[in-house]
Amino acid sequence: MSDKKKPCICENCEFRDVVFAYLDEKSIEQLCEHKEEESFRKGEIINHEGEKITNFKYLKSGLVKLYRRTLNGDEQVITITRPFEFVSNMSIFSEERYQYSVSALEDSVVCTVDLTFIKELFLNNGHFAMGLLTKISMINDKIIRQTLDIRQKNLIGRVAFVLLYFTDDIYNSRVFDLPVSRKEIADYIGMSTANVIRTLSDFKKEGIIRIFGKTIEVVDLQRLEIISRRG
Amino acid sequence: MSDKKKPCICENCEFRDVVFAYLDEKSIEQLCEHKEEESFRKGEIINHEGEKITNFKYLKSGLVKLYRRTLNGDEQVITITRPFEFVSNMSIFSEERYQYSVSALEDSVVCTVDLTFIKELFLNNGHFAMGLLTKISMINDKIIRQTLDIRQKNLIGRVAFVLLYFTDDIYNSRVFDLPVSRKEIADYIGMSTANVIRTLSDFKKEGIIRIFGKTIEVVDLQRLEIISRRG
DNA sequence: CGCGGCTTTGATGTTCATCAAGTAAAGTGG
DNA sequence: CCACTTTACTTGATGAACATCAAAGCCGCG
Repeated sequence: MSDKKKPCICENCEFRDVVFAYLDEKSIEQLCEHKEEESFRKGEIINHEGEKITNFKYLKSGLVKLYRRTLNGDEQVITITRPFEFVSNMSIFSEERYQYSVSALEDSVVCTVDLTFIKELFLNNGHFAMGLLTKISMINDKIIRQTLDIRQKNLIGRVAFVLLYFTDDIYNSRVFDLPVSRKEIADYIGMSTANVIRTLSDFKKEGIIRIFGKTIEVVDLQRLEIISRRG
Repeated sequence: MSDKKKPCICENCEFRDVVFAYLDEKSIEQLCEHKEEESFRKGEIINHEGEKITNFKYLKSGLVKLYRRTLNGDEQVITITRPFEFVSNMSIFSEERYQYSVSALEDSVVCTVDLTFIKELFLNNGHFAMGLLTKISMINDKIIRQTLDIRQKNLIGRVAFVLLYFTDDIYNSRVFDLPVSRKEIADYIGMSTANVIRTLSDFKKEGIIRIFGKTIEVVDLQRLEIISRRG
């Protein structure tokens, strides 16, 4: 029974500032003991719609999509998001089961903490509770705002919106590899796959973007912004 | 300075079970001192998009709509909701200003509590915090689910959905007075006013509903459900 | 190298918004 | 309370936006 104690790496986790800022050393150590890191390869499912929620999960690295399946069997993509933006499913406190599925668009690392431990923390540490509520509210707000924004746009405005989302929010670069298929974009903005492709082709013809397979280069950012706003 | 103390009516408020279940007598009394009831007539604005959030508000009675104004100047209705479903704006902890406007669709009574007082309660009472988070999560979940549900439907499915929403969720009756204009329905489901009216007329012609001005009677509930699901 | 999935493009039809013109209903001021 | 104004509602006709279908090209993978 010598030195089984793992070093507390949570102490220096970049995620600490996001929701665990107000934990003292002892809590952080306990957190470390209750957590586990899981790796997911591109395409793997992290949470499954309908499954029981037993853990509090957050994304340490990678990229994921939140989605659900409709009665007709097709996918509705709710949002695509990076680390720190995404803290587990949003309904961990209000629902017993996952409302939506989450899958990895890129290789991802997820930190998993026992949910009852998080709930205890929440009950006993007001500042932690406040931080968590704020974070969850922000995530929900962002999803709702995004959905409303998309809804008011027409086809080309929506495609422009998605391209800008990847450029500005996800990759912060005008050149990037699309982490999703054309169909997934269609499922995200609520349009048909064929028309998403057609619009991308149109943008290419007009010199707004360049396409090399999955790689996209935004040439005329301003024009894209105008199209997105007008749409 | 004799007996200025108001009797604590919050003690028996029906709303107590919703978010204030875990407060002891003393806190309830304090709550009572920090709260104020406001009445709003049909059509009046309760919260204004962009205004600073200084109070925690919840609906005691009436009916309200949550909406925002797009850049083009038209309205997007986010949700329509009854008491107990609606606890202030959802972003009281994550935002400094209201993201959306709220207005009364029927005469409504709103209970207003100083926000800093609520924050103190939140920090010092874990169970209250948990209850509040759960409630806020539920509201957000409902909005997101509703938006996704509407998005996947076509025009007639959406109109059927709205009618069912009023029948089942809002009025719990197959006969009800529409609390919104045709245009507001259109802004809610993201369609043109003319087509909403047309669809209602079609439903009438097919004997699914009866219309007397603002009064609607759902005759064939089953059929409406089928249309809503298919849509 | 051949198979299956993703992508692309064109042709076609449906769905839906827009426009216009008219009717009903609801305020408003004398 | 009535004439007047305004706002909401209704219906038809038209065209634009978008989905669907089909066929062909591309690419990765066994």
